[in-house]
Order: sequence, then C-alpha cells, then structure tokens
Amino acid sequence: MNMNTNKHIDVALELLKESPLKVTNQRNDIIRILFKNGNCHFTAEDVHCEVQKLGLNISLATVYNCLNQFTKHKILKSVKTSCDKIYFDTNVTSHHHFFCKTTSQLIDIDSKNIKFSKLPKIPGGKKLQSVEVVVNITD
Amino acid sequence: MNMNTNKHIDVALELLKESPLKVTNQRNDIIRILFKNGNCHFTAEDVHCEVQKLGLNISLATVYNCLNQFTKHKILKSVKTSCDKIYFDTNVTSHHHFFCKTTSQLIDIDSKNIKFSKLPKIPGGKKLQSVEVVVNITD
DNA sequence: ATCGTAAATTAGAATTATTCTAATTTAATG
DNA sequence: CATTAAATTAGAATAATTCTAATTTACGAT
Ligand SMILES: [Mn+2]
Ligand SMILES: [Mn+2]
Ligand SMILES: [Zn+2]
Ligand SMILES: [Zn+2]
Repeated sequence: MNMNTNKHIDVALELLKESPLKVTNQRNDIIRILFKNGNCHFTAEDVHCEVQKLGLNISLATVYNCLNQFTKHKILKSVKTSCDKIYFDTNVTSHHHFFCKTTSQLIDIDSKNIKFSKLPKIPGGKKLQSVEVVVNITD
Repeated sequence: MNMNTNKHIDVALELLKESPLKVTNQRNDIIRILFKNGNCHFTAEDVHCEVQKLGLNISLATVYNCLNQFTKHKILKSVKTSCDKIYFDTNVTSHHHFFCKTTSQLIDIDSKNIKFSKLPKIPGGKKLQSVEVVVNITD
C-alpha cells in the first residue's frame, strides 16, 4: 500500500517549490499522479485520463501546460519515439529507452547499460546537446 | 551538371520495378526528385514543394502515399526526430543521425562512426528491431 | 490492340495531437 | 485586504497526416 508519504512525490514537489512556477492545486495534483509510482512514462492523455479517474477537474489544456512547464524546469523530460505522441518521463537523469512498437511502451535503459566506444565528430560550428538512443523492440 | 543518367535514381527505379508496386508517372517523378542528389532527408512537404517547383501535378496525398509505400518496400526509410514532422531518408542502410535543433536538419552518421561497447539485454519475450541513435546538436 | 480488374491517384474531408486565444480565477506579495 | 502577474479554462485553431470515395491508370490476360 501507498504510505501517506512518497519520496518521489516529495522530491518533485520540492523541485516545484524551488522553481519560479507557482504552486497551484492543479500542479500539486498532477505531480502526485506523475510521481506516485517512481519512474514512469506518460502521454498528456494518460495523465488527463488519470485526472478524470480520480474525479479531479483539471482541463486538458492545463495538463499540457503543466507537462510543458515541468519539462522546461527540469521536473520532467520529454521523449520522442516512432509513435506520434510525446511521452513525458519522470526520470530526468541521462538515460536511454527501449520502445516496444507492439505495445507503444517505453522502458528505461540505465545509462550504465549503454556504452559507446566510438562517437562521431560534431559538425563544425555546432555544439553537442544530447545523445539519445532508442532500442526499438517488438513482441 | 546532372548527366542524363544518375546512379542513385537508377538504383531506386530498379527497386521500384522489383517491388510489387506499379510503376506510375507519379512514382517515377518522385523517385527522380528524391534520389537526384544522393543521400538526402526530406519531409512530405519538402517533396511536394519540389514537385510544384518543377511544375508537376502530383497531389499531396499521392506524395504521402508514395513516401509511405516506398518506406514499406525499403526504397526509403523514415526517421523520427524531436521535431513534429516525419523525415524520409534515401539512405536505407543502417546508420545514425545528427539532428540540429536550430536548423531542423538531419545529417547522416555513418555506422562505422558509432560503436557500442555495451548494449542492454532485450526485455524477456521481446525481440530487437533496430537501434537508433540521434545526436542532438545546436548552432 | 483491347479488356478487365486491382491498384493508384485525387480533392477534399476527417482525424489527432498539440497549441493558441482571450476571458476568468488564483497565488503570492506588500 | 489590494494588487498584479501568472495560471486555468473552454473552445477554437493549427498542423501533420490519414481517410473517403470517386475517377483514372497500369498491366497481365485475352
Ligand atoms: Mn487515455
Ligand atoms: Mn515546404
Ligand atoms: Zn525514461
Ligand atoms: Zn540518414
């Protein structure tokens, strides 16, 4: 059972408080939904469905606003896959993903389980931002 | 100057003939546009703009149909990036990409310039389909 | 060459995820 | 409590892509 305190939720709420974002009921509720099960991947619709299931009245626009603001302020990060929806990731540390094309499910790959022995030279005048590995799998 | 023969175009036209797809004027024209400059990355809109520029009358729906059919039959492949459009790639061999977020431009990374010294175990019951690396860069 | 038919093309409508608009409400500060 | 910038909201708008259904075309068989 969920105890009344949850480390992941508390850490995220603390990040929210430390950010320049205002602490609203909607943001509190959304953070509780997102972080209640530790590292997870969600679409905006997933979050909105959960909001409804809990009987909360938060508009889809607010869900999008929150997810985007949280991403901008490093409380979440976003992941693009070969499917057409944006996934939001509660794990903001540097890591990679399996993407199962059958189930449209993202699975974390810990950074220590992917190592490069060779990386290409960055094109002249550009600077490196991130290296993203997606290992596509099927059933 | 472009000679009247072009290796890349000829190879792609040959793949089209060998495929179960019918050889139509539209497919011929689109292949000539796609492959005239060797390895390239295009959105459907890019292709349709070029179609218009050449005074060809091919509908956007047909451009999408062709690109999707070509992808299904391995004449093209598609690449997803952090931007919201699908890119089609004339290089169907296994390789990776730089994606410049400033210019929304894809640049090929030859397979031999990325090597892994460690890859994660595939989750039970699933099978590996592909490993895609995107190196995000900015100006 | 002509025919028959499945596949391809097309214009425009529909869909889907996401963002925008502009009116209203709220959080946080003094 | 008053002020005000930020957040929320419903609904409209946008943008990429797909779908629909009518028409045309490719191409193997006659
Ligand atoms: Mn849902
Ligand atoms: Mn264009
Ligand atoms: Zn993740
Ligand atoms: Zn490429």
